[in-house]
Amino acid sequence: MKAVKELDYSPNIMARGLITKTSNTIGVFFGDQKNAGFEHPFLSQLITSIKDTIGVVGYDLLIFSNQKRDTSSFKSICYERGVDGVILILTGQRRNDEKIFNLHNSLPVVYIDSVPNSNYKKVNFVESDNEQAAFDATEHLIRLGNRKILKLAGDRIAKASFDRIAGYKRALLKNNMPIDEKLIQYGEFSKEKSYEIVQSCIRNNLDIDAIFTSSDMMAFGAIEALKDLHLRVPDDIAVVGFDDIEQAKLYKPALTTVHQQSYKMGELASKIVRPSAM
Amino acid sequence: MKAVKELDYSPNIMARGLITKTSNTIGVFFGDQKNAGFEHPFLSQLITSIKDTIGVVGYDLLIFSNQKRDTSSFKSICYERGVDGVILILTGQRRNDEKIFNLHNSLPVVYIDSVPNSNYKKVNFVESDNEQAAFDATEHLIRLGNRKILKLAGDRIAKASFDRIAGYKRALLKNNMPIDEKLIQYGEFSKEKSYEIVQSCIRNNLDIDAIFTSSDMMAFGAIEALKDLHLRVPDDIAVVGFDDIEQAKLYKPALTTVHQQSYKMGELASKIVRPSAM
DNA sequence: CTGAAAGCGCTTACAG
DNA sequence: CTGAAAGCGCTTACAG
Repeated sequence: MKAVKELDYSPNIMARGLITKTSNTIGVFFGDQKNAGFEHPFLSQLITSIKDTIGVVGYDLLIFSNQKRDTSSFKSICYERGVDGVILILTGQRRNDEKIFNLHNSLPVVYIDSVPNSNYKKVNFVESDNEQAAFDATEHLIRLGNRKILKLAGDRIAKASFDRIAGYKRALLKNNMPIDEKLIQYGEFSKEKSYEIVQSCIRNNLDIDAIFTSSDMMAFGAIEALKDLHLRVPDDIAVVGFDDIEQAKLYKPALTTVHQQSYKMGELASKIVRPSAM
Repeated sequence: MKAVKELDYSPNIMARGLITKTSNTIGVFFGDQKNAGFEHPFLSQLITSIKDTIGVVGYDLLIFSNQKRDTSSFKSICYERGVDGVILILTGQRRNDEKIFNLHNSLPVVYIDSVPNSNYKKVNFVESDNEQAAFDATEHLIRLGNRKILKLAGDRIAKASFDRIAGYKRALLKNNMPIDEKLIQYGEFSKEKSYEIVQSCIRNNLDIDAIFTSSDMMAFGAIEALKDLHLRVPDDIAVVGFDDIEQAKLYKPALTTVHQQSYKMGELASKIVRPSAM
C-alpha cells in the first residue's frame, strides 16, 4: 500500500474487466436529434440524476457518442465497451427495432420515458403516468371553458406520446366532447416544429381556443407562434405544457404545465439497472 | 465478414485497449457541486457539443461519476479507465492541486472555462475573453448612468472569475470611478447564494444602482431577491448577467447578458484533446 | 500471404 | 499463507 501511494498506482480497469467481465460502467444511449440533446432540460436532469446515483455506488457513466459504428446493434456496442448495464433515453429519436434486438437478454436494460410502443410489455421502463397526467391537464383546460383543444403531440413511436394522446381523448370523451383528428398534430418534441404547426393551423383558420403540448419546449414554440400572429396567451388561446422544466417557472407569466419528477426517474432507472448494488 | 454479421460480433474494446493503449474514449471531469451539474444550461451545452464533436470521429464519452475513489488523483483515474484524453470542466468546484498533479504530462488535457489560476500558464484551456467581456458589460451599465455597481463574482479559484472581476475594475478605472471592495461579492455561481447576498446587501442598505453577475443563474437569483424586496428591475436596480443561456431569452423582459459560445467552446476543446483525429 | 506465438495487465484457481 | 501459472480477448511481430 505504501508503494501504491508512492507510485500513484491504480489497477487498469480494462485488464481487470477482461477477467471479471465487469467494468463498473453504466452505458447511456441518448437521442441524437437536435431536440433530444442534453440541452433539453428534462433530459439533462435525467443524466445528472443517473450520474449521481450510479456514482455513489462506484460506477462511471459512458455516453455512447461514437457515430462511426451506426450500423452495429446496441447489443454489440454494449458488449464492445463492456458496460454492466444500459439506460436508453431515446425520446424524439427513431427507434430501430433491429438495433435493439437481443439487447434485453444480454444485460440489464432500462428505458426512460421512451420505450417503443411495440416492445413495452417485455422490458423495464420508467415513466410518468402519462395517460392520467394528460387526462388531468386536458380536464383543466376544459374546466376553464375551452372546447377546441389542439393536441400538439410528440412522435408516433414512443409509448409516452401515445399515452398522452390517450389521456387527452379520454378527457374529451368524459366531457362529451367530439374527438377531431385534425386537432391532433405531431410536433416531434421540437420547439421549431411546434412553431410551424401552430403558425399553419392559425393561418388555415383552424378553430381552436387552447393548445395542450407534449413538452414545455413545444409549448414555448407554440406561444412564440401565437405571439407572432398577435394572439394573446392565455386570453385568446390557452397553452398547457408538459415536463415543468426550469424555464417554465422563469417564464412570465409562468407556463402552466405538468410536472415530471425527472430526478426521481433517473434515480429509479439507475437502481433498476443495478439492482444488487443499490 | 459473413460470420461477423451472423454472430453480431464486435471486438472487445477492453482486450484491444490492453494492446493498443487506446480506448477511443474521451473522459470528462465535471463539477460535482449543485450549481455545476448538467442542469446548468451552459454546461449541458458544452457536453452536448463535446459528445457530438468526438462522436463524429469515433469516440465515446466517459463521464467520471464514481464517487468511491475520491482520494485518487485525476491521473490515476484516467489511467485506470484508459481514456485517450481528458476534458476538465470544474467550474464552481474546489480544485485540489494534488489531484491534478502530474495529469498534464501523461495524456492530452484541456480545461474549459475553469483553469486553476495558479496553473494556467502550463496547460491547454478554452475560455471566453472574460476580461474584455466583463469590461464591456460594465461599461454598458456605466453608460446607462449607473455609478454603484455590485459585482456578483464567481469563486476565488478560477481564472474566469478573476478575469471577470478584472474587467469590471478596468471599466470603473477607465471611467474614473472608485473601486469599492465591498461591492465585490462571491456568489459561487449559485442562484441561491446570489439570492442571499443580494437580500443581505439591500437589507444592510448597501447603496447600489446596478448588479453585474458572473452567470445568468446568479442574475436570476439576484432578480428574485430584488423582486421579493419590492425593487423593480431595471428601473430601481439594473442587472446584467453572463452566459446567455436559453432562459435569458425566454425571461420577460429578456435578461441583458454576455453571450458565451458554449457550443464552439466544446468543439474547440474536443479538437485540442484529439488533435490528430480532427 | 497465412497462421501460430507472445504479450498487454490483470484475477483466479491451483500447487507448494 | 505465499507465489507462480493459466487465461481473459485481443494485436502485433514473427516464423513458415
